[in-house]
Amino acid sequence: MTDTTDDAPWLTPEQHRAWISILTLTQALPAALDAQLKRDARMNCFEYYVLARLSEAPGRTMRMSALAALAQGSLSRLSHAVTRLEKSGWVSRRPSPEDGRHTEAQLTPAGWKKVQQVAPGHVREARRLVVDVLTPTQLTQLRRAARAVVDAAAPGWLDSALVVLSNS
Amino acid sequence: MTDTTDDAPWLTPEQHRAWISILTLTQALPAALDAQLKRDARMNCFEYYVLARLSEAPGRTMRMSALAALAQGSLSRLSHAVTRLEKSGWVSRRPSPEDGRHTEAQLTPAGWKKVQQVAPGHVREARRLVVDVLTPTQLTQLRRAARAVVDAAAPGWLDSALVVLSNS
DNA sequence: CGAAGGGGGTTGAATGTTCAACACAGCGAT
DNA sequence: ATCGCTGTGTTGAACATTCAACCCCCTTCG
Repeated sequence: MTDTTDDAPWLTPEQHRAWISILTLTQALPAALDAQLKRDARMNCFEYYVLARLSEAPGRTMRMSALAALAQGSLSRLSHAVTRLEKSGWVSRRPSPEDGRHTEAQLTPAGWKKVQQVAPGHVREARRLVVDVLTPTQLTQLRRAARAVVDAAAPGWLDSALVVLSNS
Repeated sequence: MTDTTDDAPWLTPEQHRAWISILTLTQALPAALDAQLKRDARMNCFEYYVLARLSEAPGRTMRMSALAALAQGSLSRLSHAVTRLEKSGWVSRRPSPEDGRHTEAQLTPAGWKKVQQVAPGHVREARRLVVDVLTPTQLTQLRRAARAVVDAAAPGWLDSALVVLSNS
């Protein structure tokens, strides 16, 4: 692959190194987060973020579609995930009273307790893997670079994930 | 999650923004790469990297375990993937003549042709999503930050992926 | 030699995600 | 009223990955 394609110019060595490093990041980081959550809480990262987002919502309740946007997954993926979370007793689901087309997912008391239990370990992992291994300057640089890439790959996606920060 | 855990201190707003941006990156970038490859070549990113790594190997042949390390996947994952690639006629598999315990995977002529076809599009996507949206300085910063995170999350992993660069 | 052990690789079951089809509530037009 | 139409959400099948069990070949040691 290195020098076999001359029409579409290949990457310089530095670009290639960067590319590989970034790709490896996108594999290693989610894997590590999933591993920690699976080990300590028997759930995967997506399920945790569903609970976390719900825990921040008013009444700990959200419509499925809004939750899907915030947790960055398809509606189908969310529906399957909520089915599992419902079976664990952490979330309950019911048609919206105002608009029967919508479904509202609500965090149960057990789910709220679970989030509180699990969050510290997750934050600790976030620190251990990212925040603590970078200088504040590096962290900001990384944020800016990540934003640029995300905007190219999935425009608007990051904004829907960052909405929640406006009320913190 | 924002202010519910006081024992394990939560992240500052800037740290939180960075964290979300990075997480979004780890989701959006692989998704975009997979989408491009699926659309243009009917294969996923992992399968493409298997072919690409094979194409760089002497004799376009590698032992399964070495290939797994280079492509950053488990042996089982690789075995399943190679089964699919074999069905497509792009890879062939046979026990190693020297040591019957090993299996050697070899790129077929059709596989070689396929890689040459697909590589330009993949590189183009790498440029479009990453290389072209960052300044050279940002790219280097991103590489360094990614390396630090990967070293924390999966020590040694990045090195095995970068081996190939020594002969370019 | 022959048996035990270890490492490489494969396999099938379980789990999770995607994709396409479907069900259903509300809305708007006739 | 009723007939579509649209958008929300669910479901089951197909697919990919993980996990654990297993097979086989080589090595080593009795």
